[in-house]
Amino acid sequence: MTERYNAREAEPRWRDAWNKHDIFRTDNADPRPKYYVLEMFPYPSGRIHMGHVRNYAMGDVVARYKRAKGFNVLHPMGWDAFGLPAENAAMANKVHPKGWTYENIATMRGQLKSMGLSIDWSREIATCDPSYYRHQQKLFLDFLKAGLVYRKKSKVNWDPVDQTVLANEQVIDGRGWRSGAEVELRELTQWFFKITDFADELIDALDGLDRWPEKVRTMQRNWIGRSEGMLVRFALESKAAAPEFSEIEVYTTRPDTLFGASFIGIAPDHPLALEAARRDPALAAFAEECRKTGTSVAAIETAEKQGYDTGVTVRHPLDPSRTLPVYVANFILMDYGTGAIFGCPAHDQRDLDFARKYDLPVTPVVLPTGLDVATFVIGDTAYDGDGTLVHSDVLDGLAVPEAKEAVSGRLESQKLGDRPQGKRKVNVRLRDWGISRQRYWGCPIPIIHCASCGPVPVPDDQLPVQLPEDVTFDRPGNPLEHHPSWKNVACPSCGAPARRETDTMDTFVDSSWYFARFTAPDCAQPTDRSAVDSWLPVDQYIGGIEHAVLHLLYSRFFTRAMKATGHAGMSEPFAGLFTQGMVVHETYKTPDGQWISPAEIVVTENDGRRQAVHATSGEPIVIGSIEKMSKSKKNTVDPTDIIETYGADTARWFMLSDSPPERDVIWTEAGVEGAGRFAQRLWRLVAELAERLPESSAERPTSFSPAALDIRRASHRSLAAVGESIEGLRFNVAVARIYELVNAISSASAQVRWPEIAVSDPSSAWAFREALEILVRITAPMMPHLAEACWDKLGHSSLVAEAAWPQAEADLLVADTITLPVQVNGKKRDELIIAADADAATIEAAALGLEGVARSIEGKPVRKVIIVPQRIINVVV
RNA sequence: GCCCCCUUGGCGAAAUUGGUAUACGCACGGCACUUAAAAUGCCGGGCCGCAAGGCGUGCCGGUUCAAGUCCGGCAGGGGGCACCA
Repeated sequence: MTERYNAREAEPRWRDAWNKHDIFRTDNADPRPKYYVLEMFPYPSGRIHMGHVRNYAMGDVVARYKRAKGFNVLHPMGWDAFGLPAENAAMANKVHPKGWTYENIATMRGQLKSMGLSIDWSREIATCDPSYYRHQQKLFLDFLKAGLVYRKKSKVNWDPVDQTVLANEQVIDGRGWRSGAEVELRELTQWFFKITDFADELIDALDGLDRWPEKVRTMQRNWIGRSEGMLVRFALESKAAAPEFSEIEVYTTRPDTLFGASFIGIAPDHPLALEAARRDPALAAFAEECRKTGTSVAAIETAEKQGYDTGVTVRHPLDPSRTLPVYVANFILMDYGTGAIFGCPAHDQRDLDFARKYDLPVTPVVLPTGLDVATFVIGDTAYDGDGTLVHSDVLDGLAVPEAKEAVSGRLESQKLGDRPQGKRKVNVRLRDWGISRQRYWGCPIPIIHCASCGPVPVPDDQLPVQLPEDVTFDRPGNPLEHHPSWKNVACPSCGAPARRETDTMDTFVDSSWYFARFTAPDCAQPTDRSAVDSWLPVDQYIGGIEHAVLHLLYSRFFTRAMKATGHAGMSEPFAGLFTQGMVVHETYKTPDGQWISPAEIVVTENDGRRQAVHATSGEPIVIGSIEKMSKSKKNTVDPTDIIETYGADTARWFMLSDSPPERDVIWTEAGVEGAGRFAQRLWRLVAELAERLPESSAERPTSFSPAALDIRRASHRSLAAVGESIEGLRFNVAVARIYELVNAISSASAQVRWPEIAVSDPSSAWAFREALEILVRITAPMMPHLAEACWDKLGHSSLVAEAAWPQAEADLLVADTITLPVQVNGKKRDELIIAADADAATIEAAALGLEGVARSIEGKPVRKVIIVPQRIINVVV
């Protein structure tokens, strides 16, 4: 009787064996082809959660598989260690952010190690370490030199809870991405990265990222928001209200509808509006009112279109006999286009709403195909579809694209003053990335502000600008502002007393290049060009979808900026991206509505009805919906508890089984237990057969018995299928194929008379051993510790983690006789067992001779027989 | 409002990309082993029907010798963007 596999005792031993031989250390000089697999590094919040287990289990399968396939694999780990939670902890618990962070790192590193990940820990980095962020400061300064960083005063998103500025990407539905607080607009001077310089490239290169999910590419495309249109200048006609202006420039994507224009709309902050407001107190009051309207979703949806007639009029560029009034309107954004539009009410809903309110003309100029000009009228809904131009002078009869072209051409050749009146222009929605954060626990921006020299870069030899450790968190705001001495320094340029920049960088900067730093983590420069150029792009990046337009867009920008400043040679950081699903769990509530943890309750099932009670008090518990694991809903399961109870392999196996990796996986007790049972079953199968099999020294037989061939076909098919599944990141399918192989070996073994088989059919014995070796080898990426124990049991003195992936033998992947389903008129009626290489005529004759086929043909003439080789036969009558 | 994705047994899902629908697992039922339990092993199962057979991948229609897979429409669920001119 084989003893149960004791994961708790065995797993640490195998990890020691890996460590002793240092087998996961990666050498940059290794000549084998490279493979860089990376999972998004964790924020050191305290303890790892199941989402981490899933993420890192997937990455580890790929890393171990690629290693077995002969690649030089880079699989590093680090810590996204700056950020607000450390400061919040400092305030709440009177600890220092640094101490808090490093303690968390120590805990989480231990937890990750207990998972048995094949990580090169010698490359570990923490972004809060000066040895990392000094290079980030260097990059910042090089970007500044290259014109990719600038400083400007602008309206920014202010998070009143976190007391800091947020980038546009970090505002979700008008609320801070972390705090959930409604964001306010404030005017501040901020540092910006010129991500818009790369807007075209960032959008165009998405087409080449064919190993990224289409969904993420679409999201980035929409976020960058490119639109092709034109700038059109309108000459002022009646300009008493704004005498300093002679024209207004608008942006439009519909130059074709220019004849339908009935007003000009400008933003309340448009220079012309500001000028007019100086002369008109009522307009000033109106503009002020517009600014007060919130930017939240609710505010925007309920806000009515409002305008104020400035009294200014402009001349229509294509019809000099017409003038248009200029309105200040609350729905025009100053920071998109030129902050001015021409309103064409018939073909834009917003303009229509506005025109109806202020009684402006509504002239349809695009007629939907099939309708009559005489009867086509616009009611409450603008028409924004295609059609034929009407009421448009020379454009009449043209289709929309032709009309666009005609107007563009004409306005480009028509002069207003000495310049063309119109200009084609591609606009993007993307804004530059504001990175200044008014927080302590982040990378200091290496700038010194001097009264006479302005902002001066910190000289290279003074880097890093280190965070002072003696800071206090007893009042709100940025501790760096309150520090008694840190910010007072001499100007590096003139030596006069000056002041350090006290803002720190957005923590998304830290994660925008860590993947490059991993390639040479000890380099004295930010990157080692030969290392970064040979390792990047990351071959397979794995992480959550929540970073689709945050981290993943910033990193694409950063890589380009690094290329522009000579720190890297490529544009794209991640060649392959995989976004995994979440780990979700049932929620539970006490009768008085309090969330309660699954650890505190017992769930029973009777006749399909599940009931929950409190584990100690026995009071009934309400079973709620299935939600993402979160502390607030208390539906978390601690990975360490699971690893201690079942072992890391079982936790990993369960995370990889059943659910496709891109979908959410439901964590259930029953599921883990099932995974644990499989681990025991695999161990038992290998251990028992290993004892029955003769010594492994036997030579490969020159011929195989039919029984041996059956076993070999099963194992080689599984070998091929598991390899393909892992390559396609279809871990659930790989798991299913392994189950099949275990089932096949078990049932084959049950039909064998042990130990006579070794003598009566040595080729079968050999095939059994081969099958076990394949089984253990293909299971090793998922359950690495157990696989080592099995490998050992099979008599190996080496580690399976270092064993090569076997090559599946092609002739074992095809059978010599096959079973073909035979359909009559598309319905399956019989099966034909026939030689795999039989020719079509033989197959047809044999199929028509089948009893089930003859019965359903009922003597009717056969019209056609379709034979799909190796697949199916369809008889048409 | 615009864009995208998903829908297959009691449940998680698979289906060589147009070729035997439901592999594999979970849960369930039966049996064996056991004093008993646990553990383990074996057997079972889409639905209707005694059977022959019929019907079955959210719903309606189409293309095809053949549709879970392709096309058109609809419903339900999820996600992204959103006063972006």
